[in-house]
Amino acid sequence: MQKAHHPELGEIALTEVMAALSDPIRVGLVRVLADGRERGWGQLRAPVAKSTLSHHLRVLRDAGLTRTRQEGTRCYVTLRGDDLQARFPGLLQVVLAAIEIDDVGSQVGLRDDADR
Amino acid sequence: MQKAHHPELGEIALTEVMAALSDPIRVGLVRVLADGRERGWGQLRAPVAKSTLSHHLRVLRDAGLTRTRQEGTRCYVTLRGDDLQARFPGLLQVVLAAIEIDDVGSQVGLRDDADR
DNA sequence: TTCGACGTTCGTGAAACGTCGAACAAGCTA
DNA sequence: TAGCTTGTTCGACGTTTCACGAACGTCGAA
Repeated sequence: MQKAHHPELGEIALTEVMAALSDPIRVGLVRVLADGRERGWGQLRAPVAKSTLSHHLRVLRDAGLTRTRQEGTRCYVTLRGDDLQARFPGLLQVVLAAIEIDDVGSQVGLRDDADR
Repeated sequence: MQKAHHPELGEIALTEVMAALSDPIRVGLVRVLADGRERGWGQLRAPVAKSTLSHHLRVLRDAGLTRTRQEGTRCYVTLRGDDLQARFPGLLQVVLAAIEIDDVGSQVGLRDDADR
């Protein structure tokens, strides 16, 4: 496949981050990744077609919220927690707390083999 | 004019708040209102037509970010700082800080008579 | 080499968004 | 009353977003 452009730290734009977090599916993905562990594409369970999931993961990546790593034909995704913290201090934590308060994105989860 | 529906505290949805903050003009409006003071419609200066400004103010209101008060034929708008704090603790402060860091919405300002 | 699994990209359509100007409604002011 | 000001609503337009299935490219396994 190819490039998978990730924005630099300084290129992360607030409005794009907000836009990325304005969709329940994407919020759910962030929620699942909140523990900081890297997850394989296949572990993610969301009520959309795989092309749509790919789209959402791209939006998150383009906004700078996640980092995608490729290994063979598989993809692994992580939250860019440290980068986010460096760019917009406190934002991620507060948003994660708000996600729990509002219970958004609960439709997204992990496959049963939630181990590693 | 009419109703101007404001959501209750518990009705404020995270994804809508995020969506409201995904546009530079609206972020600029929030920035201008960040000091907590009530502002008259006429004090706001933004590079869009008045119908567009009206639209943006409605989005902010519908998302629960601002409160609009009518007095005669004029409108006054305030940030719902306390409500936001009660619903999603810390969110507003962190977002306001992020707005400054990214310098979003600087195209929005106040008329020269910034007094009161 | 053939096959299957994996994820991206493409093509498409429906819906939502941002923008504008024009028309409208409601309240002041002359 | 007539006119002005203020802000909302409406319709139109083009862009973007979200969703899907299908096709494609890449890799590991048989």
